[in-house]
Amino acid sequence: MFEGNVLPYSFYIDGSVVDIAIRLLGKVMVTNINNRFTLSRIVETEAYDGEKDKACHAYPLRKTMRTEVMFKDGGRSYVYVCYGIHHLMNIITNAENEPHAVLIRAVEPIVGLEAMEEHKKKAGQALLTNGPGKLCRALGITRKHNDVILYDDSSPIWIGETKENLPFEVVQTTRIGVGYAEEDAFLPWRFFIEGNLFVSRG
DNA sequence: CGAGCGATTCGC
DNA sequence: CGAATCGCTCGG
Repeated sequence: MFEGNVLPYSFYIDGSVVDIAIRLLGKVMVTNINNRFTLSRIVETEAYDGEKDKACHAYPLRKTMRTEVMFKDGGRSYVYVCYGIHHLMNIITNAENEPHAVLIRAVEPIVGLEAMEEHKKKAGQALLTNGPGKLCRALGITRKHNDVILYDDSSPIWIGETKENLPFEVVQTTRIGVGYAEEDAFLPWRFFIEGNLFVSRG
């Protein structure tokens, strides 16, 4: 289907959640949902740290029904509903009982744009995936896809890397929509590919 | 139980 | 700039 391979379990375990958020840029997300195949490039991420980051749902190591998946070991999805309307997709990182996550804020469609439009029920061209809620809608990701294993290419969602890796510069800024996090709202934990047209407006 | 609040998006 | 809209958390 495409030249590339699934990222191994260790990709999600080694290094800090901030490191992994940066390394996820340029990787590809593959979905096979509702019999629709999509392939897209991750172009924008944010890191969340449940131990020391007030913006994280699991801060301070707060384990609830919703955050339970974050306490499992890395390489899984964490999907939750925001504002009662939008689904947001995260990638859990690091070891068990280290509730860290990377929010996928934007992707660049490569394969399956028609499927994305069908999922979204609205032909919006290039603006289908330039936001965390919009990309979940476009790919068909919902709460049902919480705790999906991402290092298995038979999963409905998995992450891989392609052979040809185009070079890019990483831009680092503060995160979007976390004003409630007091001083942690200023942590520079948002990353995106410089100049990419699919980055969210933020 | 129920009040309060969003890791957003879209339209006016 | 404000509404939409409901799952989740926490307090009573």
